[in-house]
Amino acid sequence: MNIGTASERSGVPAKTIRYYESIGLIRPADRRDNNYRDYSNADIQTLRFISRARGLGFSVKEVGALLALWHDKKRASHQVKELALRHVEEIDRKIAELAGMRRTLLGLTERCHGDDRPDCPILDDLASPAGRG
Amino acid sequence: MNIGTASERSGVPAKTIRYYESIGLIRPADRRDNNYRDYSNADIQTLRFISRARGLGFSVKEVGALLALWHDKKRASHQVKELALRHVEEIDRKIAELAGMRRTLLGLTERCHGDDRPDCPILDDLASPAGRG
DNA sequence: CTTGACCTTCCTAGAACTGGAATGTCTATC
DNA sequence: GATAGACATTCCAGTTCTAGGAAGGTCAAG
Repeated sequence: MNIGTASERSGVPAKTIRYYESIGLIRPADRRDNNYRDYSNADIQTLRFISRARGLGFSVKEVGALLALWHDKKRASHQVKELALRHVEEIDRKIAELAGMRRTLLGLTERCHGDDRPDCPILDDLASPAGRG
Repeated sequence: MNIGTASERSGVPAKTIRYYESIGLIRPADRRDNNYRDYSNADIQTLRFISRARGLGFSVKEVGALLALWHDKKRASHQVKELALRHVEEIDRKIAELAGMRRTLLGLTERCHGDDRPDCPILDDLASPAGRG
């Protein structure tokens, strides 16, 4: 099938499919006589796999590793689990970072009356922050 | 003072200071006879302001807006507050997204025994996901 | 005078795409 | 057979926020 159909069925934009091919995440698609890429149902499965893994926040590089494990029918499940758990830790770090920002920022906005007066603790604090608390 | 000293005192890498200048976030530094950039204490204040705002997750563009508000002594505090609250919402969206990933991923890892056997629900689910629940 | 630390500019890369230009191909219709 | 429109191809540039490095100018110390 053409790339447009493959895109539709996998949910991965045609542009992105070509990009994945260009960086070697997926292997070069077969070509027809007209030089159009030709995809099989198995290719769609792979694209869906990639799409889901990306949706869980794995980097393209990590997805490459997951694909390799997926294709290796003899891999040990702990290899996959370790990759996944490391990724959970990464997510936890990001959440913690965002939560910290949120806390600080919300603290500042609560002290800002938010009316027509120019006085603003948010800017004041960015200019020279008060200690924690 | 030289850019190295400015960098040290503001916590912003010299490279980054030049970049901020190049994109117009800060105005071009004064130059000395030797063409070296020359910074004042006020410049350091500005760089610190930027650094803190970036640390709270504001984009460079948003920081530009904050700087403009900061320099405008007659701004209304609600302008700042709105910007900040919109940013909090953005942070909330990101946290929610990450939390969703975390939940899904942790659910999968819990079902994966993580030993030497090849059987792995994580890969199975990426290949074709079970319904929610 | 040389060494080393600093500064300058300009180019490149990374992450993961997205958009667009210029061009070729297929399909359907008149 | 000409033409229109939807598809496909390649290649180049842009996005965000820097970091790294090359090639070369400047400065202070010994």
